[in-house]
Amino acid sequence: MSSIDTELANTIRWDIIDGTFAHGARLTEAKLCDSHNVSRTPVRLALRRLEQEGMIRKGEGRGYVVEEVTVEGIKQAVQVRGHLESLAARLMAQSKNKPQDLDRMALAIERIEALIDQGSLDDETLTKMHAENFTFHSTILNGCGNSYVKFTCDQISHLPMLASGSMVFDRDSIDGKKDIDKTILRLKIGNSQHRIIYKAIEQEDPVRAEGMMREHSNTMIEYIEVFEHRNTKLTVRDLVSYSVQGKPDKESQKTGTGN
Amino acid sequence: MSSIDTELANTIRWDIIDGTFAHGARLTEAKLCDSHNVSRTPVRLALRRLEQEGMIRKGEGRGYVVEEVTVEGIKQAVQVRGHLESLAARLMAQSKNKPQDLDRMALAIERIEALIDQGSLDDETLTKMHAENFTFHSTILNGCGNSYVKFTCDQISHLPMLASGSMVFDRDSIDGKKDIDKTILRLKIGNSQHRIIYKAIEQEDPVRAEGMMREHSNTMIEYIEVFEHRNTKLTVRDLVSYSVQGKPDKESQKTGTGN
DNA sequence: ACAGACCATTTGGGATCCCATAATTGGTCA
DNA sequence: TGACCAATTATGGGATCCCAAATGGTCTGT
Repeated sequence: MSSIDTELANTIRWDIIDGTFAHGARLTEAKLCDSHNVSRTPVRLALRRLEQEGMIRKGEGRGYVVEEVTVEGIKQAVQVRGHLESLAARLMAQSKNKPQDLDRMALAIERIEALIDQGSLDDETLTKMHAENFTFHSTILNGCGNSYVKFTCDQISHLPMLASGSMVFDRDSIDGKKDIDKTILRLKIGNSQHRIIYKAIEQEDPVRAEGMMREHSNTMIEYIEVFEHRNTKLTVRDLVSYSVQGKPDKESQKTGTGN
Repeated sequence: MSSIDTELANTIRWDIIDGTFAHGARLTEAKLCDSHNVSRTPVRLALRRLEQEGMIRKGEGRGYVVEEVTVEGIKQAVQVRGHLESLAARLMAQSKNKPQDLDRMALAIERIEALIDQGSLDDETLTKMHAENFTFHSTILNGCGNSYVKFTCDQISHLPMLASGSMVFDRDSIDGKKDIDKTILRLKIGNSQHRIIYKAIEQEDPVRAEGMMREHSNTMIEYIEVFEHRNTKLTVRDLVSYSVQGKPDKESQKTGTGN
């Protein structure tokens, strides 16, 4: 249990993301105090945090207004994150002394492969897969030698699907066992990209590492676009339901990769 | 005049940057209340802001400790920013409907050229040049179509030389009229890079736009390294004194480019 | 003399109060 | 009837108070 203001910020953030607070709605300190039964101090801290995250901004005159969170915005943020990850991959490929990091990445790749080969995509498997994906991506961010890359990524990781290692799945297909082959193929392709990134970094090929990571990031954007194509009224809320790692109440990225 | 907590955050931030608060120093709310004669509410808001900026972090038990701001860290942040700007350049090259933005960029380039051709690098000229440089770079960030690029850049712009359009000069050379030719040459090269970026964007050549912007960003890093080579004990404070736009107490980037 | 427990002081989180000011409403005058 | 001005209210910023938790030092018992 964190402090009240942190919890409050999380609550409000998700109220904004899932549409409880509509775009343009005005937030006043007093209302939030009343509805959450807390005093104004934590409310003010929470609002300040959300303002810095860009979820809300000072309105004209008084009060805050909630910013719009759109599918397009998520895609843009994923693009930014992917671009930063590609920088990390390039830098890591140029760096020396990374055997430990490489080992951890290789292990994550093998474990993901094993999980895919199980053939069943239940929640437990997805959770494990996400953990390994998280390990792979965080290792690169942490091991690239430029700590600002990770810092900057974390700065935007409050948005859905922006946390390190986030994955998007077609839950309809998984739950209904429909098109499961297509989903598994997608996962296999994703992990093969992991292999290429690993190899490029290991062989100190920065251009290939950067390019492959960029491609890998594009995968998520394209997958989101598949959803958009299938459902032209796709909401951010829908998108969240398709992602592994629901409400990230636990700040899992704090632990990092342990190095 | 902003609110007290904003001013306080600015003050503490610069105390950290210029070394008044040493790396690892503990900040307690009570001390800051006492030394700045304010109550704990604004202090807490200021500390929260600085924490999110990464300038300080929660210590082991109680209190905050100041993070180290090093020349190496600045270089890393400049690299991140440059990488994001190269994404912006690529995206803008791919986009349509940007004649206004292109006009503004062309105008900035010509004005910078005119300022360089004056041959004298007094403070007023540098300030004007910085303004044009700011226009050029912000126009790309704002006009690339991905608003998260600009947002993410702004997230790290509290560090010295990270604000949009920041420039680094060899003040020793300027004040003492020594090596002024070398400085002018450097400026001319920088502006020629501007021209190439402009041309690539105008001709919708994303690869060239991205590559040239990356090169343009590297220029600042290399320039910093020139200073490091000349003075092996170069401090962040020294670096700040070499940059145009001292303490950015005025949040000049708020105005943007007007679109 | 050393170890463990206990107490005091420090410190941070939260609640409440006060005040300045922006927004709104109502009234009056042209 | 419409516009302008004043009074009231809503709201946010800052100050102060209270409480819980943690830290450090001391005291006592073995």
